[in-house]
Amino acid sequence: MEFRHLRYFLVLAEELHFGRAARRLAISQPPLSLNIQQLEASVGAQLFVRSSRAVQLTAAGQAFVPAARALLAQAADAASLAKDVGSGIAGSLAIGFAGSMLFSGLPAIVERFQADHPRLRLQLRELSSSEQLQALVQDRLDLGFVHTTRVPPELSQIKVVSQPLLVCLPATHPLALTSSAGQGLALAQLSGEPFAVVSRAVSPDYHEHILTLCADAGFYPELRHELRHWLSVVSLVAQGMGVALVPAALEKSGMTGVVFAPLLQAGLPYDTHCLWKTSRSSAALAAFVQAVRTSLSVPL
Amino acid sequence: MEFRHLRYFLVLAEELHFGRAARRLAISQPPLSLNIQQLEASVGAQLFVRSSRAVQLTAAGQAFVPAARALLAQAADAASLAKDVGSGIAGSLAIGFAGSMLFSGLPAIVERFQADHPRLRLQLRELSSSEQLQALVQDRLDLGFVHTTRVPPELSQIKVVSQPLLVCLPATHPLALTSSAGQGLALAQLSGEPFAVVSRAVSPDYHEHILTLCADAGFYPELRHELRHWLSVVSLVAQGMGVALVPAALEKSGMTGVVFAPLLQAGLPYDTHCLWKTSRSSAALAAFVQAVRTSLSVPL
DNA sequence: TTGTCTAATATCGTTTAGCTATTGGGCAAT
DNA sequence: ATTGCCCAATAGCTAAACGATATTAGACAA
Repeated sequence: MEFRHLRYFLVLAEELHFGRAARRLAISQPPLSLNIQQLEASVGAQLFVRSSRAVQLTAAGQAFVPAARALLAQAADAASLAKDVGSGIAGSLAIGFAGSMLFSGLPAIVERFQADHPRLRLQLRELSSSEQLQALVQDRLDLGFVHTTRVPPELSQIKVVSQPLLVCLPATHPLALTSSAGQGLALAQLSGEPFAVVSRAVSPDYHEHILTLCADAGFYPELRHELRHWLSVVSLVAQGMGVALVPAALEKSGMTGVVFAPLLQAGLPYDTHCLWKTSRSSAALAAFVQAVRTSLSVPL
Repeated sequence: MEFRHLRYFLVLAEELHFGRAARRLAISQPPLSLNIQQLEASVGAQLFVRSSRAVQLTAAGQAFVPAARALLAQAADAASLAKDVGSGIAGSLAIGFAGSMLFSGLPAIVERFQADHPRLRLQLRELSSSEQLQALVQDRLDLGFVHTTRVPPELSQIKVVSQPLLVCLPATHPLALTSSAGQGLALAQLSGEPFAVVSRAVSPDYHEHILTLCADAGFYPELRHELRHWLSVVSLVAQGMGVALVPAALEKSGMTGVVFAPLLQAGLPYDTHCLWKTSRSSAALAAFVQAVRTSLSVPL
């Protein structure tokens, strides 16, 4: 069975006349007869009853009409889908992100991108930075928003957000009540406080970052609580169980019972990078990277 | 796009190696390369990334894999469906029947036939005899069970049921109470009774039949009530509003309040014919006709 | 019976599908 | 760096297929 057979069959099924059908198909009558015979042979059933006076569909032919139509339509659809996926109009992108990106513009980027690319399915997956790196290398993720500076060489990157770390204190904390909090705190003032941090497994870079900052400030922090998520860290602080150094984005998380204060000596900023495998050259991915770039130059 | 392209594409998408794929396809490597190029050209997107070291699916190619699979499967399904319809295993039959056939074996025939031909959809339509004749000639019906002896010449027929007419009386009717009812009544005893009949439009043959019988018995019946359905006739009799001559099958209708009595001089039997257009040569129809014939020689 | 209409068959030319041989481009081992 | 090897692409050729023209065969109407 060939697509040509199906096209010829459908026209003949409409015209019920070999001569007219052949004319519509811009071929001569004999090859049409032959093609229909071939189709009947490959299907294994007679599709038309021919007399020298009239041509009629058999029951098998009638059953075959919608199937043939569906096949041709589906072939066209398959081709146009593949073409659209090739050109980045359709398809799907698996995008990983560290939880804090929810407060650093990811929703806006995604929403704007979806409006421009309605047929691209975006699958968002909240993952730790290390999980994302692994998934990116293994091609289980198209793109990720990650807190890491150590990046495998096969990945490309854009710095998306660079934010200072803020001190996060319970609203009831003595330091939160002094006027100095509004103007910034010296990190050394936190010496001896119990720290809540995101666990090392989830964000190793953050750990180093904290330890470096504290070492520079002349003390070694007591890392009492380890959480798996930034929001958990803030929640725990809100309940008075410790203090924390958190990315500034968390200020917009809307949690109550906490106070955020800048550091007097701002250390290294806490960066978020957008990463993807360089060798992965899909048009959809390129379009999304472009959207990320645009969102940097044209913020909301 | 040709089916060959799809077959080649799917094997290459599995092997990801032109040489191995070509071997599996029992062709040499160059034509496989060529076919893939042709497919890509007709789709309008690159489906594979070739390096001299590795072959990989592009995003478009990945999207095309399930579509290609579906196309090939659907083509096979379409062919096998058409073949099955051609051989009478699958398809559908529109079957008309006069209401009384519900009590003359139609359910048994249909049930047995369905058990043997589970993929044949039987559409049963209760229609008057004249409606069926029209529908059969116009090809809106494949086969009908009809009370008519006047049959257009292009229809074939089998006599399915030949049943006497019975007198149908209200259970409270004086004639029903006499012992003579059990042994049969003379038609002349009904002279003067109000008759309930099926309307002429629905069953003209029945009308003539009644009038002939009564004329032979020496009276002209008072056709007071005209109903559109045999069950309506019996219901009306059950409510004491008249008497009727009805096919014996109605005795099995299970209606209460009526008494059936044979006629002493049995007139012409009331026949039911199975009709179909002779020129309509579908395997499913032939199988059903065969089932009807079988049900005649092997009754339940 | 003849004339006309229609699908099937016969025969031929052109296109195309596939084969063999070869080229060209990477990666790996030396 | 160089050589060797692997793999896909290209070139050139043969054979099969597809389609065109001419013709035949069958059915209905005049």
